[in-house]
Amino acid sequence: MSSAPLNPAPPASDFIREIVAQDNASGKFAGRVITRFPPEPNGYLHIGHAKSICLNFGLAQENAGRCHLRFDDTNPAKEDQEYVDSIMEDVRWLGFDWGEHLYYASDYFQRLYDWAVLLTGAGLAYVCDLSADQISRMRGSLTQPGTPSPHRDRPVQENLDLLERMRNGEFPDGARTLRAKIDMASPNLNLRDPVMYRIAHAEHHRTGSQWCIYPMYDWAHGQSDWIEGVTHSICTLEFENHRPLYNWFVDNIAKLGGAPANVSYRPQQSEFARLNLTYTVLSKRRLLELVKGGHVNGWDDPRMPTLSAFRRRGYTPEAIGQFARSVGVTKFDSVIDVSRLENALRDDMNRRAPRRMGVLDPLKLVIDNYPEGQSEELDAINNPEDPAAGTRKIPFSRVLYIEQDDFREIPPPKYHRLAPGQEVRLRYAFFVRCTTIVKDDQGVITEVHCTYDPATRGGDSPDGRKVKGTIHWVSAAHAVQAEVRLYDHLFNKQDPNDVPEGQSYLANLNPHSLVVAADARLEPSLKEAAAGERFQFERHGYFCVDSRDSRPLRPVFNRTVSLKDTWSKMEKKKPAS
RNA sequence: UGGGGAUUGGUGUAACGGUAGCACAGCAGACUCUGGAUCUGCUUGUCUAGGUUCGAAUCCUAGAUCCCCAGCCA
Repeated sequence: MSSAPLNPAPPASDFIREIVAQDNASGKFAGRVITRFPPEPNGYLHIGHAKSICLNFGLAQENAGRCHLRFDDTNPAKEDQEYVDSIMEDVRWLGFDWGEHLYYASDYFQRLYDWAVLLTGAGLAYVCDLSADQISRMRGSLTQPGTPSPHRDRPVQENLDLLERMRNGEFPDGARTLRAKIDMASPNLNLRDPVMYRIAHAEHHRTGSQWCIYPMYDWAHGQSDWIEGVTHSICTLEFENHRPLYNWFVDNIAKLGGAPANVSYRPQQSEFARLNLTYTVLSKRRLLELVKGGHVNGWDDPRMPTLSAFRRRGYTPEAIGQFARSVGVTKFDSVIDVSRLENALRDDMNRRAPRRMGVLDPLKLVIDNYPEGQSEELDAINNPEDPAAGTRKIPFSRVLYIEQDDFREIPPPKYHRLAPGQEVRLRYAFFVRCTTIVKDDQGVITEVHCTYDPATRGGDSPDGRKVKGTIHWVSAAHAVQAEVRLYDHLFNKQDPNDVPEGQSYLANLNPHSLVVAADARLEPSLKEAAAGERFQFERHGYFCVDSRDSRPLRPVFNRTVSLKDTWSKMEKKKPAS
């Protein structure tokens, strides 16, 4: 593939970049810009994460700062090393580098515990013996204040003792929690004595059995940012209500003299709207269901919106980055049309992808006046958008394959392709005129016969004769046989979650999201295409060699995205009679 | 219902008291050895009602609608 440089899109400004610029101007963080991307390793990264990754790493790059990769691994029940590995691979694939700044919330377990002791000793946290169910019932409602736990005023010494025993494993899962003592009547439910620690005798993928109490996300997140000196802590809208809690934790720890050394400021959280895409689900829970339920073939099934799936399908990181930048950053909960993403890929690939000819649904074309047993080589341009990509030779002979779609016995109006008596150009080859057709017993066309004009070699007519259509072809004897997988949206509704009461979003699964062209014939140069290599099949779309199922000399291609097809659009609108 | 956010064409996004712009989608046309690419042109918008102002998408007041929060998930 040629390496035509992409114009790096000028990073459009947005409200977060404005905040950073203001902070730089005011000296709020002494000119520092430290961000972080904080995934929980409990699933694969998807296109929505790409938006966050591009924002956080982009901000750091633009401001000569840095961006940390931190795994928020506070819940051992859901997390796994497999996810850690995939997340690092995906972030790198997008082109970002966290350098030495790889962190884990689990690295901070001891410090968090020490801080918990500090707050407890100051009477700002207590051990609560209530069950999850009781806590829930006593939290109150949106309009009713909560009722205090009977253990809320437990003496400090007793709390300290109980906390230590929790940590030492003296109590079973769920028996006790450590809670922050804030305000059971707060209109912000997050401030109604939130749980800081729960007991879970679970094996953690990094700390093993070292701990049997695990910090809640809310108790870990703000301090993790603080410890790392994060200046701008960027997250999604649903955490807006949590900001006062993070600030409460950090401020009180600071007041008690517990601030980390060398950190003189508190991270400032800003919230933006997460990405939503039409015809796509992006919740981790849903994606897990699709995988576990066998609705797709794994996390990297090319129909999935995960980054690993986009990679396998043939998306370039540049296209995804361009898309992520183009959607902007706002607080408005919007839904982006997937065509924007597809468009970003087309844009990128149009400049870079070598062109090839491939017949997905073959129909035999016999050139009656071309000598049997003869063949010749013709020149084809590799990429009309990139002269440096040069040309290649393609073999031509008497028997070819063309696309079923490119022949009609009875052509509809404005059909520019092959039909009885019609003349078309075979791309980079000759003009041919259809003379006769051969049908089998069922009346199915098995062969199309034509004559060619030797004077039009290369595709130009010396007499200036014009032809309406140009179709692609491959030489039957030289073609490589391949499987080509044609992907479409996984769901057939713009909003997959739009289902009648009681029905599952799975009812909106598109049964035609994968159509296999099992007997495609491709030009011979594709025989040795390497896994992951990308091409444009002329008049079809962009394709990528599948890295999982391809075999030597028997490649499998994934269609990344089709070319814009105005003819099929016309036909759909006004079905030909 | 308490609290926190939000609202600009079909979908997104800009305009920071001074001509409502851009992208995608749609429509029409030009060009073309990919019905691709490219290039033209067109349609469609400031949630509502009041107010301030020479002038309001922007400021004020009231209302409407949508999203988030009652996990020992993140």
